[in-house]
Amino acid sequence: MQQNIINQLKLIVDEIIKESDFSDINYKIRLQENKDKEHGDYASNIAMILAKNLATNPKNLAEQISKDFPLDDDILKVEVAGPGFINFFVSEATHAEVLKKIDSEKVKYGHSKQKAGKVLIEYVSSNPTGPLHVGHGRGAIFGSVLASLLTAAGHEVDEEYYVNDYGRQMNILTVSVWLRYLQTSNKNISMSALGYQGDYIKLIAEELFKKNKEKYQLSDNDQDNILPILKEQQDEKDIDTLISFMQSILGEGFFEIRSFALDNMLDIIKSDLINFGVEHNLWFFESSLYVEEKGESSKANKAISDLSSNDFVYEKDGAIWFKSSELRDDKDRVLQRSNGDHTYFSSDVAYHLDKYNRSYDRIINIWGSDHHGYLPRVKAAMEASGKDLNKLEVVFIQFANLVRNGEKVSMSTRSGDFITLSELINEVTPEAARFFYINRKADQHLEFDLGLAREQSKDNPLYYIQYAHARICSVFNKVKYDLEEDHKSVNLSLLTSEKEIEVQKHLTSFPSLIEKAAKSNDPHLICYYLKDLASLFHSYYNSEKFIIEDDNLMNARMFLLKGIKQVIFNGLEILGVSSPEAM
RNA sequence: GCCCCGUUAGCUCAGUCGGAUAGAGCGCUGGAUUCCUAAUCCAGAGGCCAUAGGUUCAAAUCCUGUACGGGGCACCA
Repeated sequence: MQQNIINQLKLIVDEIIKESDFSDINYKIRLQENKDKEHGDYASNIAMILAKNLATNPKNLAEQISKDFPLDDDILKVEVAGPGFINFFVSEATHAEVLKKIDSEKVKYGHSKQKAGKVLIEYVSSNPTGPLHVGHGRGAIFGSVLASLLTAAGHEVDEEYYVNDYGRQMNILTVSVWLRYLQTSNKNISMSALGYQGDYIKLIAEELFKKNKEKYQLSDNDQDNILPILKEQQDEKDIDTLISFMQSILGEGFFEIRSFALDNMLDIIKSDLINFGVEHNLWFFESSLYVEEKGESSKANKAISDLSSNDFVYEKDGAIWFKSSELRDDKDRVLQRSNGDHTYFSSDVAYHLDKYNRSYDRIINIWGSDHHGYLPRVKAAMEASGKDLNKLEVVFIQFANLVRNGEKVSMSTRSGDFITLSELINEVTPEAARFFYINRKADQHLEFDLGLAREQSKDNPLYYIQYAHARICSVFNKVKYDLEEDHKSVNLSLLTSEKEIEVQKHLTSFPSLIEKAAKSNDPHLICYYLKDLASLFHSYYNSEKFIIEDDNLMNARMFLLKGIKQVIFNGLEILGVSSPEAM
């Protein structure tokens, strides 16, 4: 219906422009839904936009357009109002079209039929040196909901986790596991104050011992050497001494333990994510950027030579620098340190080039908002390599504060006083956590009220929505309504009450809501849409009886409820939340 | 110092490709259940959309300045 009006308007406006002294006027017609029904169902502001171009005033132009607008059984009245709005009044029957559409498209209603290109979403990508904590939760949910949202919008989506398995922190993880391993049989060994302290390290060490028994134990002589090193663990560089020592006595064993620790850490992270309903289909390892195959140089080195062939690289103080300051960054950045090590940034340049080379139409990074200062240098590197910056989108996720009993839960990673994601899920249920994390705009601070998320009451918006679905199912149960049956004979022209029309209009807007949310990476809009839909339903439910004598009217209302139920289901599906049949 | 994000009802927040009278939930006041799930609904009170300018027929929405709050400015990852 809306599209019909837009098409018709376009015909008329084109004609007016053709007859005028002006040409080459670019315009786009948008139809807005009116809040106030005094103004009709839809309105167009096209006359106000074009008045100036056509050297006339908006009211006259609006009159001219509306005078030519053909009326029929669906479009009952067109009138000019206010400063030059053109208001359209459509027949009640047209609103019911959407119910048939929903009924035929089912779970696909709201999904785009057009292909919208390939997208890569990289998210979470937390260092594999500890379990996920609540700080990662918001990004995890955001990424996974955005993935299903974009899928609904017609994109082909890959979800990727970038594993930092190359740098120094992996060595610290390795040495931490080893010390815990030694402790199982050697009381003299103490944990380094600079290592990872969490209990998960002990669990990995126990596994290591089960699998390999005494393989990595110390000789008496080694023990005499390690004790003084362990005593002296205060400065950052002290743990490097320990790492070197471990490498010198274990040789290949060091790498065996490292890879064992990494595999175990990833298992922990993956299982936390899966419990949360988050699943990546791609895992990209930073270390793969440093593999040299068949005499070819590594991707990391290729990245540097890419930049330097475009004259964006120079050497200073023994290090290799990227001239990012020439491309809107604050200063130049080091790619390779004077000791020969690549920086994290260097990996990231190579990683992003790799993403580009995999030919996606959109490359989306989900980053914590504390990384926003990092974006200019990455963009600079891509620009210097001749990549299209429009393809790269970064969504910054603000921190979430946990609130329990009205008080902020204090957290600091340093003291180890953080709440892990699995603890959160134990406290509130994965679904509640998903909903509360996604219920706010990403770049806004969020207060996550643990008590509320756990509460099964009207205060909890998730239950409010799910309850609407369950209520509909309950009505269907009572009347033994057959959802599978073909309801072709239903007479939808009976749905004429104010509330019935309002809810049908809301159902009609679902596809454009999906499209809009997908375009701007704003999955939270779905939450608000569903709350509104649930609210319209509950209000309707309280104002009408559904199980009534009049079979025709009852069937029409059942068909409407069926549509509402389907859209709630489709919306919650994107959020990764269930639609219970009974509560 | 420089850069990013924010500031909307008592609280938590939507709304920002400019549109007619700025919304929701909570909280507050009052009401609805012999009847399909009251985990619900209905009504009321509550706003200089931080602030000062600018652009426009039209600004919470776009531009500039200011104040306040959060974050970021490594040969760390």
